[in-house]
Amino acid sequence: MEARKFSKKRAAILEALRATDEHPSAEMLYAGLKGRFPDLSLGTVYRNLAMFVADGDAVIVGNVAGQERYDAHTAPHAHFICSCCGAVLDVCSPSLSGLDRQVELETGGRVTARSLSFTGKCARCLGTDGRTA
Amino acid sequence: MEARKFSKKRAAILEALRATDEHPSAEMLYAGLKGRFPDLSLGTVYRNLAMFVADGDAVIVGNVAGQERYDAHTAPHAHFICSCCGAVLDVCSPSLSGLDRQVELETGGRVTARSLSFTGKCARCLGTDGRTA
DNA sequence: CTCTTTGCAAAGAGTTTGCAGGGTG
DNA sequence: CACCCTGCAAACTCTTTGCAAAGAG
Repeated sequence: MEARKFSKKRAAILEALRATDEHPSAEMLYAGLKGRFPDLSLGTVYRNLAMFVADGDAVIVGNVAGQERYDAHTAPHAHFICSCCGAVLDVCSPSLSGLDRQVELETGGRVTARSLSFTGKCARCLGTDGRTA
Repeated sequence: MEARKFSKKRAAILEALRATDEHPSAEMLYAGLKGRFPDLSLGTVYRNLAMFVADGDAVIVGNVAGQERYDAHTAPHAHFICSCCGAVLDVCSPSLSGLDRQVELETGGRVTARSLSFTGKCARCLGTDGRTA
């Protein structure tokens, strides 16, 4: 589609996304890179994230507290979202791809992706505020 | 928490949400009710939807094309989201609640909700544009 | 009469986009 | 040198909020 040229910023953004497991939002990445790239722009982060998703190098995990969360770990897996602190953790999910066929039969559609997420309170928040479990 | 008083508008909104299976967004509900309630305000729809969710009378299914989708069918079930037309269909999901324990053991957290959704192309869109399957 | 709900419109938050200048091949 | 990428800031979209008036109990 579009010729993609190398870019130091893009490389850094993807690297940062790959180096973390907290499924950062655009702003989180921006904040983390701002130190090394003082002239980095939020718009650039958004633009590059969109490219990663388009190229299959990243995936949108979901929307937590109004912000999209990204993940460079594109192999299908489930997530645990803490409603308390907004943390997003990876979960070793059962094989969901086996359900695709079932869903296709039921809906008559064609499944191209699936997303399984659990919401609750993470261990850290349980410890901090255990009573509210 | 707050004393909830009866309101014709609120009743109508909840009724509309319960009467449909298309998992409407706030705007969809607004558009559908505007006829019967010409003086209805979008803000009111949002406010009441938030109340439904708080009261457990509705659930946010997910964010499709930037808009939150609501469902008055609160029993846990999966959804099929058409990336083509934005339709959201119910899917008779396998019992996911059994996985809660597994996830809790793995993360050390506590699961309070789960969401399973499949993305793809619905039957209608497949028919209209079959080649791109 | 008291307290909740509503309309309207402005405010907010997150994300996208246009343009001119800088980087890459 | 041609074209992609970036910073900046304005524009956009969806959602939330404040306030005075209307409705419910």
